[in-house]
Order: sequence, then C-alpha cells, then structure tokens
Amino acid sequence: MVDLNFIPIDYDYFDFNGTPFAKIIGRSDTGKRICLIDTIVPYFWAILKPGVKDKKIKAIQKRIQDIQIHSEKRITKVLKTELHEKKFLEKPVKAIKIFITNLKDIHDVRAEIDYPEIDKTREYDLNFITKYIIERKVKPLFWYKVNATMLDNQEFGGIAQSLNVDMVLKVETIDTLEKYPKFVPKVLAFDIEASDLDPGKGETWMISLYGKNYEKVFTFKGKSKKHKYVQNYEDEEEMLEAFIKAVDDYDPDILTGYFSDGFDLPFLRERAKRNKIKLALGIDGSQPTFSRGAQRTGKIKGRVHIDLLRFIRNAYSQYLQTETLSLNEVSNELLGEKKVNFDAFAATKAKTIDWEKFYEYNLQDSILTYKLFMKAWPDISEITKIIQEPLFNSSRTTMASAFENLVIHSADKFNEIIEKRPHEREIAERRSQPRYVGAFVFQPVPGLYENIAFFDFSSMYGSVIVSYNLSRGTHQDRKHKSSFIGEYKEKPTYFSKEKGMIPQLMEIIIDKRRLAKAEYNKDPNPISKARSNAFKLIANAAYGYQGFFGARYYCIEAASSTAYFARENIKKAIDTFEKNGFKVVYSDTDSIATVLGKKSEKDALNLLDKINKKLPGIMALDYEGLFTRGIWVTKRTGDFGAKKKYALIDKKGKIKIRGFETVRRDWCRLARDTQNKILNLILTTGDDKQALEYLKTIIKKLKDRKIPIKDLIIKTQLKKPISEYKSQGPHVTIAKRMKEKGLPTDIGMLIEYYIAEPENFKNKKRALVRDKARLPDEPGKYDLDYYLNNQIIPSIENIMAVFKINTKELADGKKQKNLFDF
DNA sequence: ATATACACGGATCCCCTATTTCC
DNA sequence: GGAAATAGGGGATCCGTGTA
Repeated sequence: MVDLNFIPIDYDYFDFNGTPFAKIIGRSDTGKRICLIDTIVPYFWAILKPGVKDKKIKAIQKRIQDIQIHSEKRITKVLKTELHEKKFLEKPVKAIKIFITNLKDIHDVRAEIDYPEIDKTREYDLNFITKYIIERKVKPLFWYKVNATMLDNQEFGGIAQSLNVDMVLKVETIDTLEKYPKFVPKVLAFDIEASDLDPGKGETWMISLYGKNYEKVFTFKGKSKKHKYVQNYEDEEEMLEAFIKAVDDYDPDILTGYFSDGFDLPFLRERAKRNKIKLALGIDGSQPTFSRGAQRTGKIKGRVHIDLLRFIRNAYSQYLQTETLSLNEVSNELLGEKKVNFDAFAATKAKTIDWEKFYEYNLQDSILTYKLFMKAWPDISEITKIIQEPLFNSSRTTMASAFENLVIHSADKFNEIIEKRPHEREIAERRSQPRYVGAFVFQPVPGLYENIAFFDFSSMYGSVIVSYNLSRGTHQDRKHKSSFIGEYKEKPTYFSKEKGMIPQLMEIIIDKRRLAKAEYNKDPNPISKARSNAFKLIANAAYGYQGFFGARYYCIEAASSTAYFARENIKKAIDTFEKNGFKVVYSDTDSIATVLGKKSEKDALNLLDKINKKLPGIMALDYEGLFTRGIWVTKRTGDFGAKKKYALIDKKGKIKIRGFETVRRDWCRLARDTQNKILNLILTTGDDKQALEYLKTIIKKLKDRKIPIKDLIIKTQLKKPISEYKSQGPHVTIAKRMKEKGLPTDIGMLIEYYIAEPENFKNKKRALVRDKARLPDEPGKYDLDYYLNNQIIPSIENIMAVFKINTKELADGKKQKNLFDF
C-alpha cells in the first residue's frame, strides 16, 4: 500500500479484458512522476415517461438487464440497473441508470432500449475520461490524497514496465486534499527549422529545446564555434534520435510549441517516418497521434502537448492589440521581446548561410514560446480547473465549448441528466432560424464633446441571464402565473422564475469573478488576475453559447430574450440620465456616455446609485470614469453620426480609440498613423489648428513622393481558398499572383500589397484597384491619387468636418497648384 | 464546423442609360 | 442612320474588420 499526494495532469484510457480503465498521469508532491490506474463502470440513462407504474419499471429494468451485445471482439453486457429520481431540463423525472461492461458498445445497447415507456436515453455521448472525471471527481490540476497499491510487472499486461514513470499504482481510495502545495509543471518548449514547409520536399535542419536551466539546439547542419548549446550530428536521423532522447531524459509534463499542432509536430513525425525511425515522444514510447479534420491536433501519450497558438487564439486574441498572432508580434506585446532578426526562409534558399545566427534564431523561438507559456500558464490552469477537462482539451478549447464543459461537469450538483449533442438535422434546423435582434446602439450626433462620464453594465448579458432566469431548462411553452416575459420573433416568450441550472451556474461564476477581481485589486498577483480573467471569459461565452447552433443547451428564445432584456434595461437607464439633465451622447450594448454639462461628477454618481437600486436581480451599472474630451464623426455614407467609431481622452492624457481606421489593419500605415496623430492633436488641444497643419505636411510629403512603400502597404487576410471568391478584390488578385510565383497562400494569411500607378495609361478600361495592386517587392510608383482619395482623405475627412473643414478641397487645391507648377 | 448581433466602409459586380465609335 | 462598344452612375452584394 502506498499513500501519497497527487495531482492529475494527463488522462488516457485503455481496455483490459473488455473493461475500460483510466490511466492518469501526474506528479506526487515530492515531484515523482506517477501513473494511476483506476476505473468506473460506464453507464447511461434511460428517462421514463411520466406516470409509468413501479411494477412496469421493474419489468423494464429486468429486460434491460438481460441485454447482451455480441460483437466480433467482445460481448458487452448490462451489469446492473438502478432507478433514480433525477432532473432533466429542470423537470423531475424517473430514470434508469444502466451500467454496461464496455463503453464501445453503448450505442448498440441503447438501440435495444426502444420500449414505449422510455422517453429518451441520455449521456451515451460523453467520452470515458469525461465520465471518469465526473464520477470519481478526480479533476485535473487539483490535489488528491491517494491510497493505492503498487502494480507488479505482470498486471494489466505489463503496463508498469512499459511506462517511463516512477510508479504505476492502482487506486484504492482517492480524496480531495484541503491544503495543497503550489504546482509548477515541468515544461519544455520546442521549435524546428526546416528547409521546406512540406516534409516531402525538405528536411528538419534544426530543433531547439528550452526549459528551466536547459537550452539546446540539435542540428546536422553547419558548425558552431560560439554557442555551447548547439549539438551537431551526422545526419537528420541521428539528430532526431538525439532530440527524442533529450525529451525523454528531461521528462517534461508539458511539451509546448507555437503552431506545433499544424507544423512542428506533424513535420517531425513525417521526417521520422522517412528516416525509418520512431518518433517515440510518449512516456510509453509511442509516437504522437494526429486527429483528422480541419483542425489537426497532435497528441503525445503521458505528456501534454500544448500548441500555445491555439490557446492564445481562443482565449487571448480578443484582448491583444497585435494584428496577427505570429510568435513575433505576440511576444512583443506580452513579453516585450522579439524574435532574432533573421530571415530563415531566405536562408534555406541561400548559398551561404550564417549558421550562428540561424542557431540563435532557432533557440530564441523556443525561448519565446517557453516564456509565453509561463505567462499564459495561470490562465490555462485556471480555465482547466473551472471546466474540469484534461489540459490537452482545455488548452485548445473555444470559449463556447469551455462553457458547455463547465455545465457538463456541474450537472451532477443539480441532479441533472446531461442533454445530448444535437444531431446534424437539428443543427441544420437551428442554423436556418432567422437572426434575432441584438444589441441597442445609440445614434450619436457628430461633434467634439467635453467632460464625458462613461458607465457600463458589469457582465451585461451574464447578469441578464441570471436576473431573468434565461435558459433552455427554464423556458416555458406558455405563460404561467408568474413568468419572466422575454421576446423572440417579436412575440412574447416565457421563462420560469424557479432558478435553473445555467442561470445558477452563471450566478456562481459572476460572483467568483467579482471575488477574484476584488482579491486582485487588494493584492495584485498573477493567480487572482488569471482567475478573474478565466471567469470573465467563460461568463462572456454563456450568452453566445445559448444561441449557438451546436450547443447541447441551445435555446434561441433565451438568447433572443437576453438581448431583449439588455436593450430594455439600457434604454431605461439612458432615459433616466436624460430625465435628470444628463445628455447622453453615445451607448453601445452595455455602455452609456453622458456629458456632464453643468452637472458634477458627484451628481452623476448619485444618479448612478438611484439607477442601481432599481435594476433587477444582480444587474449593476458601473462607473468607468471621466473623459475630458471625446469625438464622434459622421458616417461616410450619409450625414448622420457613425456608430462604433469614437475617440476619447482622459485626465491623464490617455487616449482610447474605437473603430476608427487607426485601429483597422486593412488600412495602410500612413492613413492609420496620420489619423491617429490628428485624433491625438484634436483631443489634447480641443481644436483643429495643429491637426490641420499636420495634415498639410503629410499631404505634401505624399505628393512629393517622400512616403516609403512600407507605409503604403495594405494588408488583407485571405479568408478562404482563392477559387471560392465571388468578388475578385485586390487581395485575391495578389494572392493569385503569389501562388503563381510559388509563394505560400494559405487560408488565414495576411496578403500584403500596395497600389501603383498604372504603367499603361492608354488602357481605357475602367481602372480597377486590383489591376493596380502590386506585391511589396514589385517595383512601381505609388498611385498618388489612390492614396490621397482612398486612404488619407477618407480617414481624415469626417474628423475635420467636425470643425467645418473640407479636406477634399484642401487636398484638391494643392493638387491644382501642382498641376500649374507642372 | 465549433459563441451572438450590430456596424462601417472599400471594392467589385451588375444593371441601366448616355455617349462615342464604327460601318 | 443605326448597331455595337464604351463610359459612367448608382445600388446591391461581397468581403474584411471592427465594437460590444
């Protein structure tokens, strides 16, 4: 017997003698690597129709117990059945819990249960690991007190021998540990350099590894006099073997890369295959396995392979300022560090190669990946703990599926049987639904305003879901004595006032978020910040989740009503501000901007208190702060105020720009920087004088052809295969040309181009922008007219119009003068 | 395949009419 | 003079990218 404290990191399962077992890899509190073997009996539910007599139920149970499935490899039996009082979609039900020997035949067993008294079957679509975590409550990244027996070398077909761990144990008892040590995973970051992106055409030239007190570059190319971390080998095969051994020796819990699901890992796997060796990275000596489908994932047994890009894309990207999620840009923003300035792609094609620089470059990528991982770890870890799915999944999860997993892992607390995933037909039906009305956006009056107080509802949609009890389970098909009355398709729709599972869960999350935020404000530390972040991310996903066609708990009436109640409440608040002498200048979804005018900040806060007292449930309006100036402009197509476009400056001079071209990556640097500068000048000075002078210098510079091409490059993302475009925009045309040149044109790539003057003026065909678009390295004179009329003027015009300045005339006037000069 | 709606604005597409070109 | 080609206006649509 062994007693130890244990933390689960990775989960796997295997069949032995027709029974499934969970294999849980983790660490003991003394840092030993442990594998626990444990099991549960798989089960699913048969929900009975209301009013079935006990005697009848007994008879059904007996019949179910006799079910046997004979397949080629095994016989699956029903082990036992139990009758339970459960809830399904909030309604009390009687349900038979059906235990079976093997999960693989669950669908066949289910098919046998077609008695008229059975309403439906459920929880047959949860995988073994999820079920195991729910049943045994052995959650990832929580500590447990384990009592277990050591396996000898023969048990379970010799599993103890095949695994590279310190101990393999069979669980006797496992209990949560109240006070637990801090867990820091052993992490190794890796990155490869290849002579071609296609493993069929190129080789792996080098592989770098970086961990705590550990740095290595494995290569068979070049020589290093400078760097001790470079290790040379004879050929690719030898290098790969050394890399595999190094990973095995270091024995990390987590192997992380950047885009390693999509490139590094599959590339290595293919190169290993071509070298006729095994890429034995798993703790059992197994090779990585890849999921099929569009989003490929690479799994390594016993070590968690985390593609950091996936996590950053799903969880962080909306909070990042970067224009792409490239390692360089993300590192620069989050770490203030960059990649080594070296063109690896060019190097693979060059005759002479600066190998020392190449090694540095390769290692730096692993260093950045490692540092980014460490920065993201508190968030990854908190999200994992909240949704209770293995790290491999939680690090790749989208927020909607994170929310669903939270529901799945919490259902038992509510005595709820879990709803099934929708069938394809259901999904198609849901997708065909018309859109419901969303947020309210206030039509601003263009102008420059002073002393603007900003307010926003905290967790607007989340708090609406809680306050009005909006969910699938609480949705009613008709009005009851007391119902919340929402709206869908312009008709009332009803929700019970008896608290439902999802609203209750949301309430807990919002409360936990509030606590984590308060804790962070009191004592700023990465853990409380990550907790606050994680709860915020998941809470924000709940509203979208209920309106998402793929959701188990899809409820478009709830989603529509959430938007409806949000609109009602914000409109009411706007009204109250107006009635109390505060002019509202803007509002979008959950925020309200008012000008103080003759009122003081204190007056506004007093009114806020009053508003808050009248808000339903947990809804709350917060004070965001005071802005000294703000500008709203006219829509370009029309003479009224543009929504979702404004700029503010606070007392400290900090500027907040929303929606303007400045923040849009599909405008050229010149237009963005010019607009940014002009907004800055206007907001700081409160007038247009300096801004106008600045604008004139830029226009002159442009006309004098002093602007470098790099400031004129327009970047547009390729969102689908070139052939699928109905409209041949400039970026599509450029992408085609790139393809002809043999350059990569993958979906998701940013296509870069600039607009040049056409060489052949005789071509009278109406000049399309795409015909003038050129690749950045294609020579040409930039098209002055285009950059003036399609970039600078459009981005400035409406700002200057606030001061009654006609930018177009300004620019044209100059142009005429130039023509005369000419 | 993988949360929602609202919104802006460039560029193309496409239809229509006016003008130019050609025989 | 009449048919065909071309230019240009303008709305619809496509497309990408923001805000919340």
